[in-house]
Amino acid sequence: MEAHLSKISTLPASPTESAVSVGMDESRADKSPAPGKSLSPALLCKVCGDRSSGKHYGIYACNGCSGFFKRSVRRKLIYRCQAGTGMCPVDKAHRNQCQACRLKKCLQAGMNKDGDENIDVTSNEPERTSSEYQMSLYPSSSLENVYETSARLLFMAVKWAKNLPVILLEEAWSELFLLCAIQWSLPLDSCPLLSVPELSPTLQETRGLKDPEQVENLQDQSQVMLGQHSRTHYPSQPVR
Amino acid sequence: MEAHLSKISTLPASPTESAVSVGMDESRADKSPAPGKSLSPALLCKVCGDRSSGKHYGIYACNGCSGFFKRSVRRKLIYRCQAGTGMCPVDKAHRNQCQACRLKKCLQAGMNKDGDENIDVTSNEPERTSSEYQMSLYPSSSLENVYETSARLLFMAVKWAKNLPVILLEEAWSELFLLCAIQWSLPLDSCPLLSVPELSPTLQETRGLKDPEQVENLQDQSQVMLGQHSRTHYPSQPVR
DNA sequence: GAAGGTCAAGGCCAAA
DNA sequence: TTTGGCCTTGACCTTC
Repeated sequence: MEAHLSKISTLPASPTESAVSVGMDESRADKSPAPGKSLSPALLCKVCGDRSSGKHYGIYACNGCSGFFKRSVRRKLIYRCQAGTGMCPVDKAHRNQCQACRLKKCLQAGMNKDGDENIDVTSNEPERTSSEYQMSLYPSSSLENVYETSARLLFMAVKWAKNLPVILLEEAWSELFLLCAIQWSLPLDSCPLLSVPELSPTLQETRGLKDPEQVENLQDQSQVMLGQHSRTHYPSQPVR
Repeated sequence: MEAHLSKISTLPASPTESAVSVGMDESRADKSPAPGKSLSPALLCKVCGDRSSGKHYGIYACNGCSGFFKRSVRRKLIYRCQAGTGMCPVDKAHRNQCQACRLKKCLQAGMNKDGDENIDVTSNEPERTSSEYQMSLYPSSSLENVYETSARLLFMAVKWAKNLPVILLEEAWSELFLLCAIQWSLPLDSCPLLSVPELSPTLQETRGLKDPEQVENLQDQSQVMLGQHSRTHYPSQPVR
């Protein structure tokens, strides 16, 4: 649960200073996996045979397969076996050659999102199993989660924006941030939404804003919402 | 190994992932809108408000804050608040966003290595501490806090934006920020959520929106939550 | 009962 | 972009 914009926000400067370890006494016996022993089967990745760093998602797996499974599940990826056979070799040397077969083998080896140990997946079609590792992205729906969802939505919006072939609205930055400020102050008062339309004339003048009509529509919507909100919460007050 | 810490960024990771994942066990059916009633203060973590598993290092604390304090003390870590304000919110949802502020709050809440109960650490800002640190991002406590929070958010946004290699998109920035407005206004009122689905067609048409399906899921979820919220808070009203 | 210890889950990011 | 190594976190376990 770390809600983060972090990735987006990587600050160029000074990554060096957030934390300093004082006193170099680290007596930490490095966690190198007891090299003394030859690796028992338990220490081998059940998927590709590479060295396992321990249990992951229910089975002994290497960092690679663990990470691969994690990403696949989280992003609900569905791969396709280019060879068409679904029988590509999945070992340390070849595990990256076919994602479909790698994921298939992960599932067949018993990997599952919940980390349960004895999941029987033997009868499943590889693709059908997707439901199995489907993570519960949006679990319960208590009001509490509204915050989470909000954060998630914001993050997605930002991420989405970042990936767009974009052009800077040079002249709109100030308005933009004013808008931000207004938005963030919303919890205080419902009023601020009103100001979106007020800001808009300036914004719309800016070159590059291709579809003012669209913006207007959005503004209309916000007006409607605002109206609803006002009527609901401030029934006694005149038009705000 | 501590070098890793140096990379922690001010803006914590994605709200989508980090905050959502850690410690978000959804098994708590009890923690709804009225947290004050279900758990007595003694069972709440004095640092982040999460459920406390008992006393740790002198105060009631959750496993997370206990472990965090333990590690910090043992390894003598010194963190730095990337936001520079030293006032990051430390609650269950945000406690992993700023280690510096988390540790600071641990100390101010009275945590100490020896587990003494009444350590006076208030010499700096006795009164502010309690109120200041009870402030969470959204819960509208006092006006003052909302302003502070807004200012902080704006500050963080500016900092973030300054480092974006990116730019605003020509055609969709307005939607993006309206979406932001909607999202951030959630805590006050459920109404705005309604507009997300309405916005979506526009947003989804935009090139570069990689995973409309995911957005739809979020919207669906939002609708569900909205419904619940409405029924809970406005039982007498017709469909909103 | 509250320390300390364990170890997957999940996050970050350099390197491929 | 994807991979995978390494890190922190926190639920659980063991020890004192």
